[in-house]
Amino acid sequence: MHDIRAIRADPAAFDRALARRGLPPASADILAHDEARRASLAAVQERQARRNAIAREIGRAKRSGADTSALEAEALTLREEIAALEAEAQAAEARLTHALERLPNRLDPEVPDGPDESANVVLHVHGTPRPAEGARQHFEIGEALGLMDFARAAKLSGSRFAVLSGALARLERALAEFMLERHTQANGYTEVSPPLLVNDAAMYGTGQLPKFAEDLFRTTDGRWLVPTAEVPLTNLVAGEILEAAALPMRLTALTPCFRAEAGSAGRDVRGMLRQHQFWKVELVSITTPEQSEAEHERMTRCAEGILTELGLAWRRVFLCGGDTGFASARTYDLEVWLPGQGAWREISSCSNCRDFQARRMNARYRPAGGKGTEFVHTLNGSGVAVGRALIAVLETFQNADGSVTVPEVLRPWMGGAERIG
RNA sequence: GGAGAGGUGCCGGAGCGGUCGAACGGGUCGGUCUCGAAAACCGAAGUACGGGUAACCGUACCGUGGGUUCGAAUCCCACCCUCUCCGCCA
Repeated sequence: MHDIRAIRADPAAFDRALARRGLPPASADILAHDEARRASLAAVQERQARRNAIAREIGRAKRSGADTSALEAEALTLREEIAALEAEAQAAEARLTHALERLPNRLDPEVPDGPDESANVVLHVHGTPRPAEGARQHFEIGEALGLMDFARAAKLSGSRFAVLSGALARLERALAEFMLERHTQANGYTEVSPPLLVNDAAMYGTGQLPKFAEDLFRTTDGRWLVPTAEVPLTNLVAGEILEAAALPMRLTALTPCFRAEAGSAGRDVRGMLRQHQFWKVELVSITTPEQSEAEHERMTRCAEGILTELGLAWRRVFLCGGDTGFASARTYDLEVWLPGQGAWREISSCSNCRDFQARRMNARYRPAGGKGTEFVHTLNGSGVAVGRALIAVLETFQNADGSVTVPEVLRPWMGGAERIG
């Protein structure tokens, strides 16, 4: 959500920021609603003050037995005026909110310009990509091992699901535990086991609603399946006023993620790269505005560390304006090299949302020594997507005989096994 | 799911429909006292919106949303949540 005061102060800057997202100017419309709202609000408050004064006077008069009929008559007309003006104010406020809540966050000035992913900027490459020649794709490897089954998954659930069994099921769990271990023991994150079904308010807070409902699964009782643990973790502080000493808060969670994948029909249909359900270890930080930029770098490095330790080739990509997500001001994607596919594919996305989500969910803190409250900054990043890590491990460490070498860091969770198959 | 009780400020806990943004107690912060501390005493302190350069003024907020009333923390309705008992259940 945007700060209406900032828009008032510099509408042109606001429109320029929208243009970087490829969106038309909106400030004129917004400011018109804002002015209408403030005008009726002032009128309402003026009459409320008068009404309160009259009510007090009637109270006094009644006790002294005086006649109050004239006062009551005036109050009655005031009541009608207030009701009408209040309706106006609410309508204007609703129009204002409707306009504001659909606009994406302002981009950091450093975000590269560009309409889509083709304009993203590669900042850093780590490791040597294994040549694609002769490399098989993860589903070929998994199916040949008899440990990855899409036909049976389709029988149970339809397309975009997978069944893993035996060593692959264990590998998936090993990856997740390895990640959690690093983030909780080395990186200072607190593990959380959150609800996976959340209400409208939570989805609104992180920005999935109202615009992106079609990407979500909804339960019959009106709740939503979380598309990422970012939603429950970030909303943990919704509506709260935190002490500055409590910041930064660093939270991590291993959860399934559910995504409807509407609009991606036909994309990545083979294998388990794009599923309706996948596991992910998420990182969320709640910080002060002063801390958030450094925290963003720190978080990204925590995610990178996982890929490095696994021995995967990865690169950090600075998303351009057109590719940066709705709630984010600045996003780094981590892409892992998939030899089987011969392509870099997203495995993590680390975003600094600044105060955008905090405003939506009204999450604040008390600055040390200062007065009043400020909105916190929220950040989230995958640390990392477990399913895609599994794919990368299979494709990177596949052997000519069809087996897969288990990365050393995972062996403690694999009963010491050095290879699968 | 059924029956009952309840949701008030940082916490506990009052609150005949009018003088309640809210008694009282605790905690917190500042001060007095003290070599220092404790105790005691005095004082301060909610959040948001609107107006104003500012001091400040106004409005709203006692789970949420409606309603009754000249006036609602207080009355009525719906919903949400918590607790107790019963049923069901991993």
